[in-house]
Amino acid sequence: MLSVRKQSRSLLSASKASITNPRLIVLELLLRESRPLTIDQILRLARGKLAQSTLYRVINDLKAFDLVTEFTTPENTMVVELNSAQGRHHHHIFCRKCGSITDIELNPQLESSLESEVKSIENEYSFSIDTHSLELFGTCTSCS
Amino acid sequence: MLSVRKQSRSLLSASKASITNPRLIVLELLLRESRPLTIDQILRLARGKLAQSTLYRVINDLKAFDLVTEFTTPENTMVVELNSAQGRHHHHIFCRKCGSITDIELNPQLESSLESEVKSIENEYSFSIDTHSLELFGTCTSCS
DNA sequence: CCTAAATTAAGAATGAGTCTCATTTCTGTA
DNA sequence: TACAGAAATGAGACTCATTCTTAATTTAGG
Repeated sequence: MLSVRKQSRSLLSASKASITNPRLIVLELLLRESRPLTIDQILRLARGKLAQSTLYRVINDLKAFDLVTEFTTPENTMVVELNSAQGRHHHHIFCRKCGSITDIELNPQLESSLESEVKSIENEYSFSIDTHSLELFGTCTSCS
Repeated sequence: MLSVRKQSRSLLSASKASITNPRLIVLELLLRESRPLTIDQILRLARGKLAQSTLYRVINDLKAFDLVTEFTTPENTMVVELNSAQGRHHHHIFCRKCGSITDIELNPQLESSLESEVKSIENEYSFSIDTHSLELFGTCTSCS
């Protein structure tokens, strides 16, 4: 198995992006943790090796290279998630108490009826729709 | 047909809430426009008759009385929507260009399979889920 | 290893939303 | 209708996440 460091390097070079330490740090953390991370979590995990303003910029760069996706929690803080090669379409559950975020996949049948419904909504409401996202809110076991 | 002013008054008194001008202004706007409104839209429509800080507080009050629901756009600005008496469970489409928000209802069959999927996700992921929201993103006709 | 171009770090600036508190408006009672 | 106490308001100070600016550092190609 490739080290996370090497994986991170190849992700960047595959995107023709220059290879810099802050970018590697962020990618390595996301690879190592393999879950969506908030700004705070990344800063804490990076233990001061990363300036906050740099982190925000790096996230935007990585988004532009299509290496990560950004979204926001119900409490409006930014979350970053790696676009892994096998990254399938998925959705999120947010724990209202501890703020943890969990990826979920819908059963494929439901996902495809959802997609055809989206198509018919495009017609009915004259909208051209490019993404949809289903968010679930609740409480995780450790919090309840 | 009741005037929006009278409707607003009875909404407040039915909630045993005191009847004040800022609350009436917000309810009347929501009734008149009958669509979700952002903070900015409300302030603009109120033409300076409403202090910004008051608006935020009034929204929280109306939420507590269960008269409105609050959510946020993809750009993270607050949106308020009236909980009309016949207010059914619904979802939203956001126009990426002009920021307009449109209510949509899923076909009931899909909505109920969605709900049973949510139940099975509760088990699979050991989460207790209290709400779900489906958001669609795209471009409305007038913007494309 | 050198140099131009890209990137970074630190802190200043921005802006949505919250808070404070002196003033105003409500509401129930007389 | 008038009054007193309670509740709500408005203006601006404040917070805090995110963005911007700029000088200094790092990267990448030759």
